[in-house]
Amino acid sequence: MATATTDPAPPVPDETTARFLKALASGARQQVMVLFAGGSELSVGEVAERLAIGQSTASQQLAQLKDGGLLTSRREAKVVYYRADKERIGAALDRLRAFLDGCC
Amino acid sequence: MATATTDPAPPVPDETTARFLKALASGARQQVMVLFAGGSELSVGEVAERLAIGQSTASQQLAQLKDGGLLTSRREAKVVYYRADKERIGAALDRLRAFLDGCC
DNA sequence: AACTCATATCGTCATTTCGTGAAATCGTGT
DNA sequence: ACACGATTTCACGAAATGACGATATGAGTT
Repeated sequence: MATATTDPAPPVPDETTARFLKALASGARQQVMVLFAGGSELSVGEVAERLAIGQSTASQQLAQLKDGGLLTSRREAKVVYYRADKERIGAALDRLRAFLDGCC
Repeated sequence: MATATTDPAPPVPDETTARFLKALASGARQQVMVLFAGGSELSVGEVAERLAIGQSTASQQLAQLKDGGLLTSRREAKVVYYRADKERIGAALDRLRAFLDGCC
């Protein structure tokens, strides 16, 4: 075996954490996230309307946030509802803190 | 006054947190950060050499990480030493968590 | 003051990201 | 099967980012 107990800290953030950071490192996507405060559930169209952006733009931002582990999606009939993924967000923050603990 | 006690959570991450995220949302800069594990102190030239990148590139990455609150710099004679800024990193993580708490 | 070393800044180019409209896809109802 | 409404995917130009070499600045030495 390579390592016995707990790895001190990965040499670089894993893919999942890296995508989490990239997803959040955008003012536009940060604004998207605030729409989901309080556990609200919004469709792609609603997000597009509230932020006054194109629907395809909203779809792509939401997809990236979902890929980054910040949102989950649920399909009801034709409309797709997005919602903040509390669990994965917490996990990502923990991994981020673990990585940074290894750096200072 | 506008708000009395504690703001529940800013509508969008403040400038400082946004810069923190942008600084960290880059594989190259993540690799830079791991060099500072264990509190090591490195000069610009050492960083450039260890990562096999140009000197000006290293200088710019370090500047951006410093701007994002991840590093501090200290000048000794001609050489500038960078080091992880444990305190500001912790503060940034706390602000990030506070912002995300407002989103889920 | 002239010289040298380490770092920072500038100008440039290649790559990536962002936002948009057009077209394709998916799920539903007729 | 067809049509529809909502979303996703695609292709494109515009803007931001990343890396480099060349040049400028800062600090110390002779």
